Amino acid sequence: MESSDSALEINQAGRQYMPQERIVKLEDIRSHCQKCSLFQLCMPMGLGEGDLNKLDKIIKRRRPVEKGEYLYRMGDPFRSMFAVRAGSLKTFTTDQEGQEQIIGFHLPGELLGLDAISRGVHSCSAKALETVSVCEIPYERLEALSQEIPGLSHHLLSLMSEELQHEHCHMALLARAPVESRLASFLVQLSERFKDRGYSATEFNLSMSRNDIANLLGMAVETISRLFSQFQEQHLLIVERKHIQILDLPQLQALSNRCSPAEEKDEDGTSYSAS
Amino acid sequence: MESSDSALEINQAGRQYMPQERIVKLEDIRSHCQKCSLFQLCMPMGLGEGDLNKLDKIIKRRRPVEKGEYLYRMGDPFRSMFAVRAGSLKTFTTDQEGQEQIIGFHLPGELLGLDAISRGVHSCSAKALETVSVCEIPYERLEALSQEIPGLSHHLLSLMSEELQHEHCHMALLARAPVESRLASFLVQLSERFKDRGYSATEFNLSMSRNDIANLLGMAVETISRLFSQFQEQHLLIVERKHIQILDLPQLQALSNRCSPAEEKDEDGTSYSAS
DNA sequence: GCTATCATTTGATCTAGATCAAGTTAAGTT
DNA sequence: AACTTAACTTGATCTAGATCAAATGATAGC
Repeated sequence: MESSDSALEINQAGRQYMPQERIVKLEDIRSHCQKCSLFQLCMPMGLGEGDLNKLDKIIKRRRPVEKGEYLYRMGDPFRSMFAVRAGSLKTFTTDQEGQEQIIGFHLPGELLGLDAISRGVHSCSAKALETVSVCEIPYERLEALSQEIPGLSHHLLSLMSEELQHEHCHMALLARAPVESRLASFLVQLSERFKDRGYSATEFNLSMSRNDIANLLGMAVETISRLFSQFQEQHLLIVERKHIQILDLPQLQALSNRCSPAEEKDEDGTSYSAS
Repeated sequence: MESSDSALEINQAGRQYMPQERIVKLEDIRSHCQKCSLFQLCMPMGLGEGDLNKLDKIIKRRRPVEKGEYLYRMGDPFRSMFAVRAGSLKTFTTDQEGQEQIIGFHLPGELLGLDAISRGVHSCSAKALETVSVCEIPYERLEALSQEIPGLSHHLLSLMSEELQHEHCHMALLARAPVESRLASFLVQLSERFKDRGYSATEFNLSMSRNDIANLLGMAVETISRLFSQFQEQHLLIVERKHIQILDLPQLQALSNRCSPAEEKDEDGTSYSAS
């Protein structure tokens, strides 16, 4: 068994940035972003050296957010966006009855907080699922910078557009899919995200509780439990507490029956590449 | 009974812009946006005369889209955004089995297509629920323009951010709310949107079918039907086919038990005003 | 106006998944 | 190590809402 949550693979990612290792030479500090292995995920826009430095200058480092602590709360004034460097978080809204609805889980390289722009107030809360290290990006300065760096505001729009698309899929899942498809879809997506980050697509640890998964997928905890057992019986995966090993990814993908475009058969494909 | 769909209030809005009335003097054409009653909804950013003209120049008029026709289809290359001028549309994704999942309905003054930015391809289809008139805004030119008009790209981000927030609410609805709350919420939102457009908040026509409503809310058509009957019996509203008259909006609001912020009790309120 | 087709309503059943109720395991805590 | 507490699993029931099946009302084409 793992010694603790900090053994999660997603935590190992940003270790080079953990505070105790921040005693480095000034020149190194200046190019934080440049050296960040996650940079291609959070700002993949082909910036020149100069632009990179400008961006780097406005980014604030922060002390890590401990498990269970909030990065921000629904209703807090919106000042900054955040990029996850290590660890993971959940974002959720809370209704009048205090019921929380989880919006999503967030892994290293992902940007948080864009949904707060229109109201100037965070519209959901972000809570650490394990110790989390983030870059803070003051929104005012980012917006100013986007006047200087062409492509930056397009990138932000593009990020939000992706988020929108993802939520459309999630809506379809909640509205129509049977429970097996929902969990399968959740696992397949996680798998893809880990893969994108250079980790195993078939073996990982869940940083969120069964309760959180159930909440995200609009079902009861008991159902999640039963499904994990069922999937295991069907030899789709092996689950032991937080640890997941996927045995039959194709079958899970088939189950997840994704709502995404029925992908037209036009093979030029170019239009599908990231902008 | 109304004579036809074209009697829908939302259609009456843009009548001054219908093609047969476009034989106007050149000076008038130049300030289309300026005269558009919906401008405050689609671009509420306090533009100067000059900026307004720049914006106006890139906007293309289009022949109306007839009921049942597509404005764009999932997978189409993304070239333009669209602003609804009159009529209404639905947007939806289609999964491998050809099942459609409705993302939303769109009324005059609303912008469509922003979710296509990241992939350069429309991620959902937009189909007219009745005869629809739109402004087409070529995205490339809009993006170029946003270099010249400060605030434009912020406005776009803000729009997407709103969309994101709305979808968070919708997710909570789909994941947790009982069917009565879902329909109540849908009606309350529609009511608010009509009100924002200067129409009655308590009496309107639905341009979408029961099937479409059911699909959006993740339930069966029969359930929608039963709920309308039930609401009528409870004297919450009077429904006759497409026509809705809301009798007890507060009660519907109570039912809809919105997922939105548990609105902290800080009465300065300023932070909640639109940016 | 007449007929075919489609949308809507209403009623009768059926079931997927929730809820309720114990256990079990894990991970702290003293 | 013994005790708490919380997370998870498993089984038994129950129910909200789906599905099935007509009947009815509207709309469109002829």
